[in-house]
Amino acid sequence: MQTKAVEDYLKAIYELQAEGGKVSTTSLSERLSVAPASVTGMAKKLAKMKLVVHEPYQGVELTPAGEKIALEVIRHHRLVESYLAEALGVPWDKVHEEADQWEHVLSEEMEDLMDDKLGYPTSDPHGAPIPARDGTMPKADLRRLSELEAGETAVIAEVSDHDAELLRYLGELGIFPHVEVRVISSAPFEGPVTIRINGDEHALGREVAGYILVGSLR
Amino acid sequence: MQTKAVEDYLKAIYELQAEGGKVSTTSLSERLSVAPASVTGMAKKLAKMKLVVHEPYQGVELTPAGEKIALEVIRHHRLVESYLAEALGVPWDKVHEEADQWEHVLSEEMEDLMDDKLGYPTSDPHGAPIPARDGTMPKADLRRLSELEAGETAVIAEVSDHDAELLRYLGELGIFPHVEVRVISSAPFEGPVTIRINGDEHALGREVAGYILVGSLR
DNA sequence: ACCAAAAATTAGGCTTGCCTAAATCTAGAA
DNA sequence: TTCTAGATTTAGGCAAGCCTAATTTTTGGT
Ligand SMILES: [Mn+2]
Ligand SMILES: [Mn+2]
Ligand SMILES: [Mn+2]
Ligand SMILES: [Mn+2]
Repeated sequence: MQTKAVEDYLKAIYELQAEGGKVSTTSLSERLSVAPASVTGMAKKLAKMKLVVHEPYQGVELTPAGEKIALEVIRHHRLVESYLAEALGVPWDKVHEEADQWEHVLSEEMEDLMDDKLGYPTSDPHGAPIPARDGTMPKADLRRLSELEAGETAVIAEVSDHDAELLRYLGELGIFPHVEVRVISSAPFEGPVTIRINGDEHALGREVAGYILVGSLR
Repeated sequence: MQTKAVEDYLKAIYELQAEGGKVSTTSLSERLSVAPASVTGMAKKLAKMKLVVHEPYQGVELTPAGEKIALEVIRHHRLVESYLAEALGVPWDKVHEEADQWEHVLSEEMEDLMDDKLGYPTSDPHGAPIPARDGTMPKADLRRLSELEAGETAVIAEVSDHDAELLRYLGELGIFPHVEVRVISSAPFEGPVTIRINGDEHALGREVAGYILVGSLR
């Protein structure tokens, strides 16, 4: 059994890797709110444990063993988020913080019981895919809402859960997974994206729109 | 926010205190599976934090502040046990181990949600009282089953949850809180206690009978 | 009252993870 | 190609908790 710190590092490395290749010391340092020197220390330790490959000055990359653990932690996290939302009615902007703690103490038995109770969900309340029990991660083909052209219609697939306040705001606008959106206009020079959702129009900042992933209709 | 270790020590001190006055270094050392020297170290630390009074060579005693924290942890533990049993169908011999981990990560919000969902229970699956939100611990007047005379009838109130195997055994016999028992005979010289429960008779070792607390009928 | 065994504390160390400050490496601009 | 700013690592430390071995205190039996 790994420590909470090891699990958090592996999870962060997995997520950063998914957002683009090699993972730098700085990016991990920021993600985990820890000094860069601390990251170097842990990188060496994880390398010795064969959970990452650490090329000094060049970043880290998960080994298959490291990825396996990362996916287990992420599965715990997202199942817990789903369970809290579904069974206890916790609003979607509060589940992440709680799951960040529970993910480390959830036993495999409780994991299975929650999974059963929920009917084997494949995505969490923010639309993020839940890794399967065998460690398979469903991979969807999604675009950022910020990249759509005016006139395009799509379905919200996933919303970044890193910022609770943002989730609360988007929730008020009715921006949830499975909801249909139409881009009315997309201003140039990194300007706002105007969307129509549930019959209402809203203008979103370009950055915010980038946190929303969408899939094709149907 | 206290560390997990501090919470575990305070909880253990509370429980040992409830079983009889001053708490020795050795008793804590055994309860927590930690070397006596480690207990002394923590005792000094807790004393500095004003959570216990530590009289060197004489043991420790909770201060009101320490007791408050202990009761919060115990409330978390017992609510989680109740929730797991009720909502996820976890058998009573498995809930304790899980709750021992969850108790440290449960937020006050989740505590309240579970409490609501359960309908404000006053005792856990083993019959142990759940401290109220205000820190009040219901105190019942109970006797050990091992102390009853032949011919007496009583109601099971509480079963020690320290040994999962024992719980499984007692469960098979139908020994649960709220069930009626009658003592058929109580052998002398620390001999077995024979009881009738649900129409069946069973002989229990004296020590086992001591782990079962009973209350008066009605 | 004494003395030995048991209980508790002190002394010294170890691991995990974190930090700051100093050194070193890398990469992009000139 | 050089140089410097930024990224990274190294060096040295600290706090929490745990351990074993040595020492001190308490206590119960004689
Ligand atoms: Mn975490
Ligand atoms: Mn999520
Ligand atoms: Mn615990
Ligand atoms: Mn219990």
